[in-house]
Amino acid sequence: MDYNDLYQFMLDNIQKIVMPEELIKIELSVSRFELAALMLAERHDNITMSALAQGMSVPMSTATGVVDRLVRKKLLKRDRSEEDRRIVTVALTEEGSELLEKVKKHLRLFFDRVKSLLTEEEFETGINLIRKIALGLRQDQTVSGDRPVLSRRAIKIE
Amino acid sequence: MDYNDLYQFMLDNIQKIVMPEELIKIELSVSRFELAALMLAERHDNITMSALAQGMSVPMSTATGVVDRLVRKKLLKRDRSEEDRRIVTVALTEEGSELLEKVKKHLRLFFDRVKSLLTEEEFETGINLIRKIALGLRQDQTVSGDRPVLSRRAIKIE
DNA sequence: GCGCATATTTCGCTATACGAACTATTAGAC
DNA sequence: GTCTAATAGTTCGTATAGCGAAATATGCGC
Repeated sequence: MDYNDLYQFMLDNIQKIVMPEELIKIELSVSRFELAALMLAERHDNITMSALAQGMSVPMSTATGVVDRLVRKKLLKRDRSEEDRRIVTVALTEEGSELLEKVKKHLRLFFDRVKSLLTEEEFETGINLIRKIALGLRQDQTVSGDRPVLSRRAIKIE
Repeated sequence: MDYNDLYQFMLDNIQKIVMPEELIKIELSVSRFELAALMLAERHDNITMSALAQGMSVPMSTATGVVDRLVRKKLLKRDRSEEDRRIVTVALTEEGSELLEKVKKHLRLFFDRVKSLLTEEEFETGINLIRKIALGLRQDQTVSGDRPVLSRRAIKIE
C-alpha cells in the first residue's frame, strides 16, 4: 500500500468520505453539530452555552442556533442559572436521552458488524492500533503550540 | 474495549467527528462535495454532469451548484459535448490539478505521520485490517438489496 | 415535423454558520 | 452606592448549501 493506493482507496470510498454526516442525519434527523451538542449535554450536566460552544469549537452565535433547533425539537431544555443570571444552562430532555440511546444502539450495531468481520484477535489488535494512533496524533497536535481555537471559516479564494 | 469505552472515545473525539469537513476546508477552501467533484473529474476525463452527480450521490441540481462554484474558482472548466449537445462535460483546469496535488501532499503527510507512530509491522497489520473491514462492510451493504440511491434529506421531526 | 425521452440549468425555498451589534447581568473601582 | 468594564448570550443580517420542481435545450423514432 503506497500513496497512490491510498488515494485510490479514498476515491473508491468518496461516498463514505462525503457521507459521514448523512449517516447521522438519515437515521436521526439531527445534524452533526446537533449530535455533538446532545452528546456534550449528556456528558456534562447542565452545561453552559459557553462550554457547549467551546466543546464544539464554534462561536456562541452558532451554538445558540444549534440549541435553538434542539429546543424546538424538544431534545434539549434551556435554563437560566440562579446564581449568575447571565448564564444559560442546557440539559437533555427525556426525548433527548432517548435519541442518544438510539445513537448508541446504532453505534453498537456498527461495532458488532465490524467485530463480526474479524477474529477476536484481529479486533483487539485493531483497537490497540487505533488507540495508539489517536494518542500519537493528539500529542503531535498539542506539541505544535497552543493552537488558537482554530478559526473555522476558510479563507475565500480571491 | 466495550461499547461504553467506544462511546467515550467518540465523545473525546467529538471535534474530529464534527470536523472532517473542516480539515479540508481550512487547508484548501473547498467543501467536501467540491473536493469529491474534483477527484471524480481527475479520475474520469471529461466526466458528464450526470456521472458526477451519480458519483457524489446527489441530485443534478446540487451537482450544478457544486460545479458552478468550482468553475467560478477556476478549478474546473465546463464544456458542451459536440456529439450530443445536451451533454455538459467537466474537466480540471491547471489550477484544479494543482489543488489536487496539494490534497495528495496533505494525504501523504498524514499517511507518514501515522506511519511514524507505528512500527513497520503494525502499519502493515493496520492496513490489512482496514482493507478487510472495508471489504466486509461493502459486501454487507450490497447484499441488502439494490439500495435506491438513498434519499439524502432527513425526515423532519414533527 | 411531432412527441417523447434525456441532460442540464434555473428558481424558489429551507437550513446552516457566523460576525457584529445588542441586551442583560455581574464584578470591580472609587 | 453608582459608574464602568467585563462576561454570557441572543438577535440580526448575510452568505452559502442542498434540493425539488419547473423550465430549457437537444436528440431520437416514426
